[in-house]
Amino acid sequence: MKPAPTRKESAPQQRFLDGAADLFARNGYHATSIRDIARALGVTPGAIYAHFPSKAGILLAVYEAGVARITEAVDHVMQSGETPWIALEKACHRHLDEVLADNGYARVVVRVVPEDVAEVSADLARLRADYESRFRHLVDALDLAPGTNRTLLRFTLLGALNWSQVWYRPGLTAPGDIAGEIVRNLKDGVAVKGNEA
Amino acid sequence: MKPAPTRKESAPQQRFLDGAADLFARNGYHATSIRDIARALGVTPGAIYAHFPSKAGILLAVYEAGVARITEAVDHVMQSGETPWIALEKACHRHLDEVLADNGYARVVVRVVPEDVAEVSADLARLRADYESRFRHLVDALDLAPGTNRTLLRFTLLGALNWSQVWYRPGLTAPGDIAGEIVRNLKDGVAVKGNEA
DNA sequence: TGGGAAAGTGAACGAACGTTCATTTAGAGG
DNA sequence: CCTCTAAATGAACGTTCGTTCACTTTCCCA
Repeated sequence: MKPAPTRKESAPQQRFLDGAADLFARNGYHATSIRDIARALGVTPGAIYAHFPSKAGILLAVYEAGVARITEAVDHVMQSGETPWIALEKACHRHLDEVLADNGYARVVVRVVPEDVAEVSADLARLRADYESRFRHLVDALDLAPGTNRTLLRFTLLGALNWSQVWYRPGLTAPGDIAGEIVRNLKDGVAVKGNEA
Repeated sequence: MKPAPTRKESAPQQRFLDGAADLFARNGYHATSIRDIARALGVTPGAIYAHFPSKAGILLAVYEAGVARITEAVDHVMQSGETPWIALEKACHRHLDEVLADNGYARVVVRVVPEDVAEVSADLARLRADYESRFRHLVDALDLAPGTNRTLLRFTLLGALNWSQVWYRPGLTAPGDIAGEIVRNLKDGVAVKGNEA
């Protein structure tokens, strides 16, 4: 049988993960100490080690949850049978919603690059590749002008979307509108139309 | 008279800055210790404090040098009287050359966000704004389709360019070609042409 | 030849780091 | 009621951190 999540309804481990994700997202991995996380949760540092094996282990758990959130949101769009451009736009919309969300999970995935934490860098890289592969498929399905470098297009898109974490402040344009305009700009171009080819 | 940089020809302070820039770029600010920097230079930690007031002071000096490099390269393009689109493309080319250069200066500017280091965050933010203002002017000079959000276009461009630091590996397409294609994609769009407006 | 500033040493400081562990707390089930 | 277990404590460990400082080395210039 399973360990049975009775007691309340689910492990308090979730609360620890939420707090760690928030701090990792706001201050970065190396600038966040175990004591910082414990303090934010009103708990002593030792309590954390009842649920996680190490600081890097916490990051890995946050990363897994973050990638799960993003891929889940994007996958939901991909199997809805839209046209390639509509699918891409909706996926970017969802991606940006996650990256700019209050909770830190997706923000950590964007902010902490795998090489930053040697102990789990291979795992983090695998998780990243997992979620970026969705965008590879989305871009591959597009009907593009001949000679377009699809790999570069994918990186352009991800870069433009993820960079929003640096400048975006709540109250500005909604994430969905931003994603839509980025995709539209890349699809149709921003130059004045009329006198070309 | 000036303090006269006799002795050799220039301060060894430069060597310290180079080493610090390299480590900050590769490992990040918080993951780099003063002892790491000293070891990379074959020197004891104390030696560093003969030239810099603190670890944050080193970062600030690296940041200043990094922003100086980028702005210098971009400014050189801006006063050459090209058409707005050519000017933007050349500026992006130079920007990417710096961001992907072997030396760590520009990489630090892209990687370390001002809020990461509270003691100098105001200075770092000012330096960043300084260099981003060049791109504001470059984008403002463009002839764009009506309704285009120029601020978002600027962030899209900077995000796409700066994200290259995450995925670029030497030996792939040259930085200049990457910058050129990113700008062209945003200018003309990547969709197949023919059946619109 | 000798004085002096710049450059670097090496040891030490207090603080903060990740982590461990014997012990206490608290709630659910037989 | 009493036990069993998960959860958390709180003190401690060894290490590393940023930083200081009295002292030595180096070498230009008068």
